[in-house]
Amino acid sequence: MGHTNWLNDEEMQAWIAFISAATLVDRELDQQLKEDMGLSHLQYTILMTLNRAESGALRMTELAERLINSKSGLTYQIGQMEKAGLVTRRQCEWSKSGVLAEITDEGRATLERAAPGHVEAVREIFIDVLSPEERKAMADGLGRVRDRIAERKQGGTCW
Amino acid sequence: MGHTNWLNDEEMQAWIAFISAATLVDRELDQQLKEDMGLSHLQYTILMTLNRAESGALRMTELAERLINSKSGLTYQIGQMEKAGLVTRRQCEWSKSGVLAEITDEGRATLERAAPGHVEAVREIFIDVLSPEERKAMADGLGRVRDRIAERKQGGTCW
DNA sequence: ATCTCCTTGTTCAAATTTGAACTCAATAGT
DNA sequence: ACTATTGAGTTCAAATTTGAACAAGGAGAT
Repeated sequence: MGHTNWLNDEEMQAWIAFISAATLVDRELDQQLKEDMGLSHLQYTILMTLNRAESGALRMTELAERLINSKSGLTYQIGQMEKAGLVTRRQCEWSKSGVLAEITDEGRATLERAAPGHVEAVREIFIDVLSPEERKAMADGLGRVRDRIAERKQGGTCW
Repeated sequence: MGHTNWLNDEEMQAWIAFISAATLVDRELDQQLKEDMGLSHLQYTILMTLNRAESGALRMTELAERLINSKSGLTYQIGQMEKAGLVTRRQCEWSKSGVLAEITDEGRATLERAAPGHVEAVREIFIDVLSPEERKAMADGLGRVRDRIAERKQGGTCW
């Protein structure tokens, strides 16, 4: 346990770029969606995720895990979106304690209207700014970063 | 203005990996710091930023910009940290309307105690998971992503 | 000096997020 | 069947974040 093993320049640049790009990108998309359609990035992602799921519905926990969101946070957001008519709550067929969040027709319509602008923004601030090689590095490297953290979450017995 | 120009698989993987890694990494560091030292990632970053600045002080606006945080959010956080004795507010010498946030000795001490664990965590979940080439791609590519967004902010005349 | 206009930082209410406590259903053990 | 554990969602209070409105200080023009 010597002293802090500080990041060197090369490492620091990668780290700082990652952290600040992440913050800026998220903020940017949030604004774009909010101005365009009055949706938060989280709400857009919820709609997208539900829309892709077969039958357009997912259990709350499943949804929370995919979105990397706390359970209570999801309860709140689904509540908001239900008020807005974008999703409905439905009881899970095979489990009385389960709840399904389901996208509504209005939800799908909203998503369709929001998608073009959103995807365009994603291209403009992220995809198009990167070379194919860099995109591959993102997919591979950051995919590994994500999986590593996700694993240790359930692994439980860390340390 | 045809229909949505969806991301293809290659693009989607890079995008998803980026977004989810960013969320997970931030969450992870926040937890690590909170458990270890009772600091949020934001608070750690504030201390770090002030510590590096000459004289250990920065103006509120300057600090907010570097941290990519809203002004009011920073006012709040500096308030919290002032209560905790980690920073002080001081009037800017050459401008009566300016306020300097300055790190205290206790702040520096806290930072020193927090740094080893934090840096270790950063290495473990990010740096060490990437190859040197991937880190270069992060620094270059994401650096460009960051700069682009930062530019358009002040550029004002987008489009 | 006076009148604007821009910048600083704060305040305030509202929206969101978090984590712990809680309810009720599902499951395992006896 | 009976009890203890675990799992799913919600509720609640507290912490944080956001954006708009605001007070005050500079800076420039007249």
